[in-house]
Amino acid sequence: MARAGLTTERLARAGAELADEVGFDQVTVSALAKRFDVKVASLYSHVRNSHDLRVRIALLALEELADRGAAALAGRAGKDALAAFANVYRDYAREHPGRYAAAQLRLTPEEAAASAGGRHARMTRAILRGYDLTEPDQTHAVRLMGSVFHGYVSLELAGGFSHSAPDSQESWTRILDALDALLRNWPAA
Amino acid sequence: MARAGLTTERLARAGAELADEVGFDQVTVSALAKRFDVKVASLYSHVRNSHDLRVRIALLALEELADRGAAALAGRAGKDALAAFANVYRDYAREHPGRYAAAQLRLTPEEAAASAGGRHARMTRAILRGYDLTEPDQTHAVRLMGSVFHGYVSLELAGGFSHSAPDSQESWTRILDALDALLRNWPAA
DNA sequence: CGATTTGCCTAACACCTTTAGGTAAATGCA
DNA sequence: TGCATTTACCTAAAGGTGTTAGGCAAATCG
Repeated sequence: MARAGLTTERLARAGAELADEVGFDQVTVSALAKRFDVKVASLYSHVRNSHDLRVRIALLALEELADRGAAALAGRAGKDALAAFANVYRDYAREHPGRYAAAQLRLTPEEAAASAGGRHARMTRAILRGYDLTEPDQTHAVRLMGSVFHGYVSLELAGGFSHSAPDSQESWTRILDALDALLRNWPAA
Repeated sequence: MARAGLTTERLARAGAELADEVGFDQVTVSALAKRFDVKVASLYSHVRNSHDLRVRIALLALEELADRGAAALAGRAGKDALAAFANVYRDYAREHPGRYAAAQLRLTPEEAAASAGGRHARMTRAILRGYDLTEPDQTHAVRLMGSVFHGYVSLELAGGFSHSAPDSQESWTRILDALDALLRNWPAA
C-alpha cells in the first residue's frame, strides 16, 4: 500500500489549516490522521504527542506572523510603520483565527527561545525608533503595544465588538491614531 | 449511602477552584466527580454536558469580576477609578488564572446577554465620565481600555513579561499613567 | 539484488464523555 | 406516621481520543 508521505512539517502545516477550520482546541491527533487518511498511531513517528503537535503549530504561526510583520515594516517608519504592523496582527487573526489562537499557546522558556518571539520584539522596538523614547520607557511602550494589539484582536475575535456601533474598523483606526499620539507624547514618570 | 449534595451551583464553584489549580482546559467532568467522590454520570443530572459546565464557570468568573469592579469603583473617579478598575482585572487574573481563562470563553449571544458582560461595559463607561469624551469617542475609548487591560493581563499571565527588566509592575503603572494621559488628551478624528 | 532503515499498520490500554435505566434516600401528603 | 413520589446517585455500556508496543512492507542504500 502506498505511503502517505507524512512529515513533521506537513503535520504542523495541516494542523494549522485544521485549526483555522475548526478552532485550535479542536485540533486533535485523530482529526489530523483522518485528514491524511492514515491511522492515528502513525502520527506518533513524526510527533511526540498531542502537545508537541500543538507547540509546532504555535511556532509555525509565530514565524508566519513575524514574516508578515517584516514585510509590512520594510520601507515604512513612524505612524505608517505602526499601523502597518498592527494591521498584520489583526489581519492575520481574522484570516487565520486558529493559527492566531495557536500563537497564544504558553511556551516553555526553551520553546520560546527557539520561536520567532525575538523577531516580534525586535520589530516592535524598530517601530519605536520613529518615536523619541529611551529606555526603560521603550520597554513600557513595547509592552503597551503588544497589549493593545493582542487585546484588541482577541476581543474582536471573541465577538466583543460586533453588533454594536460604531463598527470595529472605525475603532481600530482611531485607536491606532490614539496610540501614535501617545507614543509621540509619552508622559514622563 | 449518604448523598454528596451536588448542585449546579456547587459544581460551577468547585469547577472554578479546579480551574485555578490545574488550568481551565484541564477542567473535566471526571476530575470534578473525583473531587466530590461521586461517579461521573452523577454530574449529568446537574449539568447538561462538559461545555455547559465550562460556560457556568465562565459566567461565575464574570460575575465575580464585576463584583470586584463595582467595589473598586465605589467612591472613586478619574485616574483613581481607572487604576483601581484596571488593578481589579490584573489582580483577579493573578489570583485566579483558571477563572480568568474561563471568563475568556466565547459565549453565545444568549449566554452573553445573561452574563455580567453588561455590567463590565457600564462600569468602563462610568470611568470615562471622569474624562471629557463624547460619543462615539467614548466607545472607542471603552474598546481601547478593554484591549489594554485584557491584553496586558493575558500577556503577563502567559509569562511574556517575566525574566526581563524592568519588572512588570513598573510597566503596568507607567501604562496606566499613559492611558490616563491619553484619555485626557484624546486626539480628534 | 539483498540488507537495512523507515513508514505505516494492528492491537491494546487508559481515560473522558455521554446516555439509559435502576435503586435508595429524601420529600410530601394523607 | 406511613406511603407515594420525586430526586440523587448508581451501574452498565458505547464511542471518542491519546499513547505505547511490536509487526510487516515499502523505500533506500550498499
